[in-house]
Amino acid sequence: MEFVERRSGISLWRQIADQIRIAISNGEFKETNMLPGELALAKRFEVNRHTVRSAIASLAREGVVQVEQGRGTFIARHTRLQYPIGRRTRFSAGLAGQTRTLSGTVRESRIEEAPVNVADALALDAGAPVLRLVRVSMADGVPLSRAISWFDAARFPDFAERLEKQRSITAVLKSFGVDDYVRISTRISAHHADPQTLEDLRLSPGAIVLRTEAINAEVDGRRVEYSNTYFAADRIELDIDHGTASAGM
Amino acid sequence: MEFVERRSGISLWRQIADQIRIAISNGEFKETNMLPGELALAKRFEVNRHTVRSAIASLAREGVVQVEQGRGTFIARHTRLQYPIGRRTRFSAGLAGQTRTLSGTVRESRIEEAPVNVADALALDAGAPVLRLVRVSMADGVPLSRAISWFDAARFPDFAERLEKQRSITAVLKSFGVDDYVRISTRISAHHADPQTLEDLRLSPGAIVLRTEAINAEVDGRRVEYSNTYFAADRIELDIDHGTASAGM
DNA sequence: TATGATTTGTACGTATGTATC
DNA sequence: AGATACATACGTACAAATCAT
Repeated sequence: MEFVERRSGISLWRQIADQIRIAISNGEFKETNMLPGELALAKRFEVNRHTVRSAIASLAREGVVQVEQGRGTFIARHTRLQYPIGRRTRFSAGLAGQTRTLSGTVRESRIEEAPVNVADALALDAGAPVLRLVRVSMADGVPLSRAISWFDAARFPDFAERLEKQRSITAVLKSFGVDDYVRISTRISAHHADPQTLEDLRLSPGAIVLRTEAINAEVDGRRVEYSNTYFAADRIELDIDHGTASAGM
Repeated sequence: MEFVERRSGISLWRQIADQIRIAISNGEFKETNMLPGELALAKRFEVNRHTVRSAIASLAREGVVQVEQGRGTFIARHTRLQYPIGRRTRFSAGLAGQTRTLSGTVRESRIEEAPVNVADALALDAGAPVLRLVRVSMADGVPLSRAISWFDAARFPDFAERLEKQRSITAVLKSFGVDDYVRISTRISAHHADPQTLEDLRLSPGAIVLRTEAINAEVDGRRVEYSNTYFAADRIELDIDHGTASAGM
């Protein structure tokens, strides 16, 4: 007996779909790997069976469940990828072993004048030329994240060109003589996805993104990268690395 | 000219409200501290003025904006609280200085048999008696978070009674001889709020919560607390502390 | 003080989507 | 599948409040 709210601007089938999604990710049905019957769900949410059917149909469209006539509704996937965040955060290495394939494509790349927040983060003067890079990552054919990064264009002149030939940001930075860099700041928040992110991550309206706002710097403190990354929240969770028990020794 | 999707299970006014919320938190209107007029917004989202009015009405109910006839619609709050997360995460201390008042109330408190995930986190045997505590925190009269914590009931027998007299978890633990404890693990994810959390945090359906799943332990490694905390995502962001630049020395 | 321009508030009618029975 | 009720969305018109001139 759970609650759905009418006149909330969100249709009942949508609220029920969201709650079933939550229940799945909480592992509620992992013993049988299938949902209860439509009548049982209708009773649980106190709605008509047809409303539950609409909810399940939308989950099936998303690929969260698979419906088989006469047998039941089966859960397709129920675990999130784990993305480790620490002083030594590296995108590909962090997800290694959790996916079969992992790729990244550059969506936009242009030089612009640094807005104040970017200039602050990179310790540049506002208006200084910076490279703005938008990349979308895919794991096993499904979009995972949309990242907007900024780099000092004066220090890394042909960054974009080099990225076409190299595999990763880390490799390109190395070619510029940046042998090592560490995460010095990460802020995490959650939002409804904006329209552009919805499209790039193939999400439907109302979907959630986890946003990380991060600064990477060399060990001497020189700022290297400022990034805003939007992760599809139902596909990933962030695992914070607090360092060793002996306080970083 | 932005996009709203029809027949998506989320009403247009709701999608528009969400997008305006995003725009506000991106600082889009911070020069004037007010929204564009209803007609301008209707043009931007390509909907009727009444649809925009519904969106604004819901934002006004939430306290995000204030409407004044003949003058315009003003933004009430546009910054999120910053909650620092590091090895030494403490709830009250972390938000000190950002709010006028900060309080926490216990919603539930009972002994139960540890489910497997709780037993794992506290390094107990499954089924061992644990204290399950649900607390809701409020900042300046607005709910911030709902936290479910588990403690070893054998080691901390009258924890709940002591908490009624003490101010904080830290104080109660101290009374049990736990002089210090550190965060050894934090996992962060984002979800649609479940019905109970919606109610406790006074959110409307479709609202987002940031979830932190955390383990606190003494410096010798003995587990002290396992917690799942749900933060109202539009009221807070998490600020990860990566330790000192010299790698913890 | 008066007037017009701009902004939000209210009212009516119609069409379509959602949910129940 | 058909009937009913209510929510959502659009269109139009006008009222009320605010502000600049």
